[in-house]
Amino acid sequence: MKILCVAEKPSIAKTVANILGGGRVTTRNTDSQYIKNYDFTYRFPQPWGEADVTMTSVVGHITVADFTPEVRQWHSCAPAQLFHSQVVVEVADDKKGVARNIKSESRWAQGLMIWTDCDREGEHIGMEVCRIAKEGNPRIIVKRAQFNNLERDHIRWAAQHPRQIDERLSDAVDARIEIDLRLGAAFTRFQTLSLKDSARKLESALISYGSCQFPTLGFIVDRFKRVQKFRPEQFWYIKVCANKDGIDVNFNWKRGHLFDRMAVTLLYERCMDNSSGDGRIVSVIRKSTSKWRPLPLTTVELQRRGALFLGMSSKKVMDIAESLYTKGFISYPRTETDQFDDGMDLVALIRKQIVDHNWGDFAQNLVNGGFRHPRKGKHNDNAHPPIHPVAHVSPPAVDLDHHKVYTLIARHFLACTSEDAKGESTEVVLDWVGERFSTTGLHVIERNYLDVYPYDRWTSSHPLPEFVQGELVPLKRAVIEDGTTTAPAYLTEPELIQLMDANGIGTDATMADHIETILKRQYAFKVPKGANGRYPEPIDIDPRKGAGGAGATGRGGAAGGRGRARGRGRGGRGGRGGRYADGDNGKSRSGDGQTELIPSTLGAALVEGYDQIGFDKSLTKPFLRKDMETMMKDICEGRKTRQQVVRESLAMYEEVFQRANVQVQLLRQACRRYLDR
DNA sequence: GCAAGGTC
Repeated sequence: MKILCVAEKPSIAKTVANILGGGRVTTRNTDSQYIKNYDFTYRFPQPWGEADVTMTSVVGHITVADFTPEVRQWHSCAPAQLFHSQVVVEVADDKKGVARNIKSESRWAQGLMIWTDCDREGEHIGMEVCRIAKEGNPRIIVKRAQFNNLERDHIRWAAQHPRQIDERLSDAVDARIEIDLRLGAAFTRFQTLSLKDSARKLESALISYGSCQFPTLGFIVDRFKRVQKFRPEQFWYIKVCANKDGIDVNFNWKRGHLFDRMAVTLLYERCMDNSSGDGRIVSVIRKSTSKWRPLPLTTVELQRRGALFLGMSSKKVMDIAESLYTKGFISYPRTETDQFDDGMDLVALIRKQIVDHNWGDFAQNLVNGGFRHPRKGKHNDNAHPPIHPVAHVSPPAVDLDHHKVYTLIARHFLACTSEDAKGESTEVVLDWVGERFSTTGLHVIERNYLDVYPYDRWTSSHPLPEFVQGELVPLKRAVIEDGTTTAPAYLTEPELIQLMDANGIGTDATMADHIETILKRQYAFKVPKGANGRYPEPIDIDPRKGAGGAGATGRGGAAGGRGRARGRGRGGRGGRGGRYADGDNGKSRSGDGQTELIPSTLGAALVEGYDQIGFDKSLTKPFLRKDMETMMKDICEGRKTRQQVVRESLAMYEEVFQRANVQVQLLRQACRRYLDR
């Protein structure tokens, strides 16, 4: 009896083989430089029983879908034809060795056990393996292991409780692949060919379209337009300053600020006319408060925090994380899971950090009893645990950038497993002839996780005097102040990642790639942060004008805020992208290298052109991916067949395509407007 | 010369 087991990636094959083989595993090389075969014996449940096992893996997807050679030539057919022309699935050029290994290993096997990740893409890879194995051995019996992590007991359990492979999940992925291919190729050719002669700069440009890259661009253009459209508004408010025990304390108006000067003046004068010169303390509320330690680290958060704290591009953070993983320093960096499994020995992982010069003492304290089980988030991809360090490393074993990313991951992990920061907050409310004002104070009592996580800030305010409820305090000052709303900032990379995540654009593993794609295609540029209102127009894609450089400030003229806000003049109408869940206000700190994303003339023209063509669902909006998600669920849960879904959605997209084709002059005009000035 | 998704 021989059984072939196939994992999605080499690291899993190795780990599972070691667990099931119990130390008696022999290793064989294969044609593929990445893949090894592991041989051992293992007793499966009936009907297989005791078996000689070969555990191996693939390296992600094995096959690719593409058009037949006749239509691969761009001018061989009209782009619309690509909605109907034949699509063939073949083993990818660089996966021939992988396929050969599966085929030859299955030849003498009675059973095939699929050990790919337990998600849709994993099920699809499992089916790819299945088909190739059957080419080598049509009678092979296929089973599938169900596992969510690599804990020994869990893997042993999975080996004993195989299930059937779920073809519906695989079908859903096939549908996605086909739709993405047809849509992407058809629109890419359409855009590129029909815009070629609308501006000189586009003569040799590749203007790609994709259901992820365009909505990503859409976010950047949306924000840019909000900044462009922004007009500063003046507002007024009352500010009082009370004095107690020789300490001046500013109180903020409960009404915030008003955009009506007369109203503020009336309220103020009514107070002044009736004021005795004192304010009354209405309430003093002391509360214990805490700042929560972060959730276990997911890929999206790693990219977001890497961009925010380290000032690196998300792409770079991911590339470095990938390399740290390959070298064995961190766990698998592509995960959506923000909860650690209860069975995991986290203290053993913490112990490995004790040797570190910077956070070793902190780790030691955790081991000595400071350990707290991490908070549990709401996500679990049932394939990988949160990102965590698995071995200690420090320079010069890795370079500086690698160490920065490793440090973030290690500190984040230690922060997760320690105690929340504890403090006491005080809110004092003051009444001045009927108008209410308040002030708050914070006293940090225990820093706890903050000691190992310098990226978070939480500091005590100036201590407030001991106010007592009901007491009268003299007002040192009561004045009307004014301020101006300031423009929202352009989109930053961490914000963009958050938007993509929230709208289902791309996956954790591909978001950074989509951002890179639209930069590479010159649909958008990175500019140094803090240029509010200095870019009244998109940046020209023509590199001779210094596109993307700090000097490319467009054409003067302040569409954005005239002058800085005075007083507490913040917020206003624009809104700054929202606060982060853990209280971070999104301001750059260590990330001096922080950049903002603004569209190029081409990017702005494309979005404007499609918007003018006027679909209720513009191609630059996130609906595409949401629809895709719905369709895939329909297939997975048996409501629709793959054929049904592909037919329906391609019919819809083809209609969109025809409409764009008919109104292509709107796209052309937008390009001329933006590009040939 | 096209997509997005795995993984290295």
